[in-house]
Amino acid sequence: MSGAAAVVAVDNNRRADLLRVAARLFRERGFDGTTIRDIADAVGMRSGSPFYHFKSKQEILAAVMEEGLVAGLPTAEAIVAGGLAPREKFRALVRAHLETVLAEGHDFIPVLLYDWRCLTPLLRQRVLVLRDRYDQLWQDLVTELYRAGELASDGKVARLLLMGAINYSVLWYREGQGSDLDQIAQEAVAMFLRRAA
Amino acid sequence: MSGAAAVVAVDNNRRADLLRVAARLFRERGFDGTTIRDIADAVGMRSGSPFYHFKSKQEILAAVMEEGLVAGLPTAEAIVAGGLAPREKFRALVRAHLETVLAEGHDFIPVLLYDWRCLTPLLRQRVLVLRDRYDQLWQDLVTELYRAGELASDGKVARLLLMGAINYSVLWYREGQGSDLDQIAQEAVAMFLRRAA
DNA sequence: CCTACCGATCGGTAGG
DNA sequence: CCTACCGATCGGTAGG
Repeated sequence: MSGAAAVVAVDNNRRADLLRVAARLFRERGFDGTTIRDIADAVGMRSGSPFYHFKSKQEILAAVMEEGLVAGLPTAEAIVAGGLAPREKFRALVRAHLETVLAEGHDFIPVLLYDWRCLTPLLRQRVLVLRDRYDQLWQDLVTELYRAGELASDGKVARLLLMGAINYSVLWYREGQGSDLDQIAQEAVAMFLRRAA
Repeated sequence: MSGAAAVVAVDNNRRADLLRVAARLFRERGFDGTTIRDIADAVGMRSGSPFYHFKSKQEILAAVMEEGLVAGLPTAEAIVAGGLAPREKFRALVRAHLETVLAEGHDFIPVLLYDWRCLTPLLRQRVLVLRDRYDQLWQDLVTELYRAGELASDGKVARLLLMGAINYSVLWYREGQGSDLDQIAQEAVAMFLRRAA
């Protein structure tokens, strides 16, 4: 292994460390409630050092959001493009999404959902490129469900109501208390889909 | 009118001004993204003066939330206790709730929803007394809908999924763009309720 | 990535 | 409710 490759690997690890820790802190305390010093402390750096990896605190926020989208998109795309029946496809997407927003260490998308307003318009536009792809996946599935007679509505509001029901879980779900992810997905399917005649 | 009564009225007005402005700013920028100076400026006070009306910034946050709950509870209670059929009761509660979180100047409950984590545990406990009453109303209606065959699920998760679908609108609804409140309420009824056989 | 630091801003207070 | 202020903290930077 070359020395240069080792250095790059270390750099990537430190950057990844910062993103993971920042995601957790942003989720717990919010973007404005988290300081650069909190983040630096949590990875064992001095307070000025995160700026060696990121130009600004805002850039960390945008990178956290993009990291979450890049990690979540392939799974979601595979489910929607797959050959499952609409009902099973919905269950799988809901289940995968719950994992994305509720599982231990999965703090990236919750930050996107609830600190979106903290992004400057320019960075918002950048993250939107990926976010739009994620939303489009859901929109496509909503249409498929509607055509299959499984959903009462088509359109954007239908998608937003569904995603809201799922995303809101970030504010109430606590691991080990009450329903687990499978049960919540099951219940969403039962509540929102009608059995196709 | 006595002088004392006039002074009290003025005091109440200034306090109410602070709450209304704080609610709007907290909603737009978040609790941690809003400064006491922002709030004071917006009502034409100096930066130290809000502390004549409230002990701390946290107390303003708690008061904003309680104000929203006190304003919203009577309407919601009347709907749930009223004699409408379950389906119409649901439509009316959803419609009223949309008004509570989306109408111009109705910034109090959105702050409760999305800055809950900014409250200290002690104040959280205080606000929870009123919040629990609001949640219980929804829970009662969920049970009524389930028994009437209008809803596929009963229980807490069912309630949270429904409230999530509605509450999430705070993050996407823009007045004058897309569906209006009546249309959104209509669509929620169509999507979540099954026509009782 | 650390040291050492800066200018700006923050929540809150004493005294009137 | 204003004046005048405080100690603490903030995001960010220069130089190494």
